[in-house]
Amino acid sequence: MGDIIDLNYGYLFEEELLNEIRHVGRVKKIKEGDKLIDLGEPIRWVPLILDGAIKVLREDDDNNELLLYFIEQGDTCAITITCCSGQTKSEIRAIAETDTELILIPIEVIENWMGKYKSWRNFMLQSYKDRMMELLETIDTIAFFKMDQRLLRHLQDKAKVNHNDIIKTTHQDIANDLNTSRVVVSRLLKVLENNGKIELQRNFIKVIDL
DNA sequence: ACATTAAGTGATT
DNA sequence: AATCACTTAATGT
Repeated sequence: MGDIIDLNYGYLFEEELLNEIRHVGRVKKIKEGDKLIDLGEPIRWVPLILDGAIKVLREDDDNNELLLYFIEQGDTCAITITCCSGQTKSEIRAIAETDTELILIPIEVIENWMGKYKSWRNFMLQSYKDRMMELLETIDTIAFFKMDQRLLRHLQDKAKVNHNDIIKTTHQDIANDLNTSRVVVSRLLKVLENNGKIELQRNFIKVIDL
């Protein structure tokens, strides 16, 4: 276990902190599609992603989902950090986008580490900033972009987190992520295919040139 | 062979 | 851009 942590975080954290992580952290492997946490569930830990990617969603009263952003390897979910003090509940749903390996750090030690290790503090602040930027980008695309541009960005994100030109998904899934209808997604994808950007198949999309 | 699920399409709002 | 209604195609049992 030490090796995987070293590989992803060794250059970031001092040896003492790495040891603490090894000591209190729990390594967990989750499969694609597995739920990490759901709306309203109490937050007990902060995840450090070792490998894979997590998608973070929001949901409205009518069960309409909206994708906020992806968390990739070497990253953490900074929104959880704000919830550390006090018994707060999750405002989001997190689902494994791909098979993912991560370390769970109990929230009890997080605050302690913030004061104790400068590297940890910087990591948390940086991650918070990254997450905030991604959120702003998402807001921008929703507010100012049309559906075709939102779809394009979504496909680019998907291809990126999967490190693969084959995006395993259905039109319906995409529609859910973007909170639109399947018909709209199908039609826009068709346009992209006609423009030679992608290739459509049942249950997956092959990226040609985005 | 039949049922189920994914995707394509015209028409309407 | 969303919804409806219907078709076609792929896949599972």
